[in-house]
Amino acid sequence: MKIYEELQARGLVKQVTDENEIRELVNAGKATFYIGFDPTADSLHVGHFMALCLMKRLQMAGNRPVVLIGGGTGYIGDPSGRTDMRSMMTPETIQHNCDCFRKQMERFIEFGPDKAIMVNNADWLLDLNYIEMLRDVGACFSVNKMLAAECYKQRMEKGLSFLEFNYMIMQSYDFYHLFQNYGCNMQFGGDDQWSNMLGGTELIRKKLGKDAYAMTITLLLNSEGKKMGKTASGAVWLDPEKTSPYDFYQYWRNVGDADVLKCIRMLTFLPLEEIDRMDSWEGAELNTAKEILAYELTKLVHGQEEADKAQAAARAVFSAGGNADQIPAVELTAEDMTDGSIDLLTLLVKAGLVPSKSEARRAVEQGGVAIADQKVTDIKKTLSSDELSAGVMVRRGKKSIKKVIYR
RNA sequence: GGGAGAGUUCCCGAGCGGCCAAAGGGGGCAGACUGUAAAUCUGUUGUCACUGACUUCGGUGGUCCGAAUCCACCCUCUCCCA
Repeated sequence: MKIYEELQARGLVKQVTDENEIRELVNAGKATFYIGFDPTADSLHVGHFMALCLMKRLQMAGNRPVVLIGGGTGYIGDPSGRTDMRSMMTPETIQHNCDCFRKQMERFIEFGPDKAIMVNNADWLLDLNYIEMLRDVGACFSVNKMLAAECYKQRMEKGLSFLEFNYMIMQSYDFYHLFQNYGCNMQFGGDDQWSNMLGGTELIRKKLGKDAYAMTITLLLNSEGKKMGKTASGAVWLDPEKTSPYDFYQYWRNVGDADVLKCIRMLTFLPLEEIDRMDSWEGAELNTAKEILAYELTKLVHGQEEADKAQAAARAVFSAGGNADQIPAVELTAEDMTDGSIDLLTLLVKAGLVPSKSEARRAVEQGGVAIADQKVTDIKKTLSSDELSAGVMVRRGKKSIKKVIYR
């Protein structure tokens, strides 16, 4: 099976400008393609992960990836799919974020001569001259047409600033620039980028009379139609400092039944035949699929060792016989103790199991806290440093557990 | 530039000068049921020294015994006219 067919089989292909041309180009390994990343945070998150996987797959098939960091467009902010205006970032923040992105990407994609390259659109966008730009590029865009684009339509209700309105033009210009300077003939992106991407292919056609292609990948939505990779406390990050490998593992371990296979198909590198076999799994059997999904993704992002640890910890928490050593530990010192002991509520807060003492109180009152598998209902309970010196398992709810040790 | 209106807790959205830590919904958390799923039911959802105190209703001042609620100014946003 060739790469294009594989992408289709994995359900990644959403929209294409010219299916036959793209199939031929990609399957022959002749594409130089780019994907843009907006440096809006200092770490990539799960949403970016799909794009990284796609790049890797295409690179393995002989195509050449161009990672475009939106250092320049970051000054503007993409209005697509947003209902509010993105806050503007300082040049320092943008630069910092770009650096962080690069570090994380190097784990996935091979950079180097004839391999992948990374470019920053600040390098060409920031020097543009307004009048020249209007003459050169502005003439090629029809406002009527732009306003008809889906991504702007929503914003027409709420208000769209001229600044944001220009995002499509910037992105189109990027493609045009990459086409000319790097021979970049394809652009990939999320489904929400479609109109911006078309802007680029049209600009190239109008300016140069040549064809360039664009393809969008299906955004990973859960069965409720929400973007995946978001939790109540924010995005699921690839940076282990921001989302621990264990939490990362747990995120995937807990996806809904309806979404497991889709995720495995779209995100892992498991052979399709293997995935097809899982297709027939039902009910509790899907639990195994979730474990596979969580393990595979954790391995991809954090490496085998971390994946093993996360899995061992998860098994220890949820089923007997796992390796309890891998459960995240919290160390307390003499400073945390009062008269050689610590009260339960403070302990829960210090262990990071609850954000405040009020919540700690509630959790205990509602029977959600257990120490060493014994449910605790007394909010006045204290634990002495002796009791804690050997390490005690403190559980809050079903899914949060920490080992607390006094040192 | 002229006119009208809006800003409430994680989100949406009620809110009579005291009975407002603020209805209702969503979301979150906990419990029951389960498969670390979904659905359902129950409880809970500002903080702390938790039968009490403290800090919240865009911002700053003011009126009042008392302000989310009234007044002034400011900021932000939306709508109509230009």
